Amino acid sequence: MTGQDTQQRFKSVLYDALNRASASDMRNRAKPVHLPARRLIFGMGTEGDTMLVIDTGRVEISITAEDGRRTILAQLGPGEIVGEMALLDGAPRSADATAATDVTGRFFTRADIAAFLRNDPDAAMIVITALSKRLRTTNSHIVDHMLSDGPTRLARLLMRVLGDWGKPQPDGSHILDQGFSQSDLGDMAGLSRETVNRLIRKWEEAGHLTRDGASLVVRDLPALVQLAQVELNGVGKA
Amino acid sequence: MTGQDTQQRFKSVLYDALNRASASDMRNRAKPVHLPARRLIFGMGTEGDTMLVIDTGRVEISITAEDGRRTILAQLGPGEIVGEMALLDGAPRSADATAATDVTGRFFTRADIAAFLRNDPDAAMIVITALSKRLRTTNSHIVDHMLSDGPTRLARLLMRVLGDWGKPQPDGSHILDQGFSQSDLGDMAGLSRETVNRLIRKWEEAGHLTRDGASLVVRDLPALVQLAQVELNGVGKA
DNA sequence: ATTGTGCTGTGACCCGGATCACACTGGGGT
DNA sequence: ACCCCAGTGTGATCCGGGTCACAGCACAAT
Repeated sequence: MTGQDTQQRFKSVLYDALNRASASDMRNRAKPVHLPARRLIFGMGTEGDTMLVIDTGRVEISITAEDGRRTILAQLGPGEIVGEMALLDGAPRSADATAATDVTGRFFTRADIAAFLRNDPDAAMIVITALSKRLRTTNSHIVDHMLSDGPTRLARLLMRVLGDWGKPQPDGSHILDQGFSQSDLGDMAGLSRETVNRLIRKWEEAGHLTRDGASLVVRDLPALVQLAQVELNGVGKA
Repeated sequence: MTGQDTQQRFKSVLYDALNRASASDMRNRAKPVHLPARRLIFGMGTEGDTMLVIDTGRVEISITAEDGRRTILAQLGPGEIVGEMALLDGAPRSADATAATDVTGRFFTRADIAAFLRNDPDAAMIVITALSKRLRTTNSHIVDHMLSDGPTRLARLLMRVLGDWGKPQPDGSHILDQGFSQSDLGDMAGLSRETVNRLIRKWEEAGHLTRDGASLVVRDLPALVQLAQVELNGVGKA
């Protein structure tokens, strides 16, 4: 819960700021783009001083080791920003960014952002707040991995993904139809595909969720919350 | 390597900025403090809008689960900043901060920092860059944990710790005498105390390092670098 | 001298989850 | 209609490293 609404606020606040900026000369600078699904946006280790603001679609941030094992660090959606780190600190790209679906968005360069920061007095504080929040969620991921077991991590991941991409239904269930494969979920949660499979099947048995083709329907959110042992990352405890 | 010099630069750039600021009215605002070893500086979940700039000593950032299992997120030293996240984004403390040794430093409040950002035109960009770098190292930790095994993680940890607190000797060895216990190392690397012990003993057998009481002397750094499989997190490879 | 208290050293055992090796399914492409 | 390929489903096996249960060992406090 904490994770997801942090994420939520991050999205909107920076998005709004950039839209506000767009009212000025930002719009002319921004270069609109359309990226087909599976296209590599930038690769780890390369230089680059651009960032992408996503309008539609989904972008995946990942790192792949030589042996093929892979970690998905984030799945970013509309209103979110891709590649701002290299832009901000000038270091090489620290991960790969790939279009997970067709993506439309706008590219900004370092010069654009410098102008943005100069023109808007609140801009810097907005960026700082956003980065700070992101750092916070990133830290919580580390703790997750160190202190939680597989099922817990997967349950948490599902809740997070659900918060970002799920479609709440009138009957209280949540539909996830963004085409996340079990391998994807595994790469996000730090589990093997097989383990993800077994866990999901088990939860299906237990009636917490059902599936329909590629989409996944969470029917008993409270049960998942339970499995995610929310007490740990939460703030509300001595 | 990447990790440690990033850290290094982070320290200095923000430190310098604050010292520069001190030249103006910051110095009067800053409240100097002395904290005895083992003192809790702030606890996870509490509210707070202050941050501490360390002048001397070492501060440990950690999270402890209900069951007592613990993760050390960072060990911060002179020139580094503690608790800036809560200050910057207003959310509750996301971890515990404890004085690992006697610590002297200066406390700043949100109002101080707001003034700092207003007075110094470059300040915002400095903070942004610093946060960005920190985000980068944090991300690399996640990947470490997901893709590397125990020995590799410990070797990397040692290199990082050595870079931050080690004392290079004329003969090329590096002394680490900051009183890190094997449990501490374990909590940092995500390993049990026992495993850390066995690994260190093995490396001692192998002649990569020796120990003298509480301090640890790395004699064959290249060997450690080897064990750390630096290729992974490095940038310099296709 | 004696009893802590915290760190280190080591064996025995166990278990979560990775890995391997399959079979099965359902679209797309040609 | 066919193959292909990406994803899914499941058992068998293996192993890194956690946990448990000790035994030393140094140094502080009384």
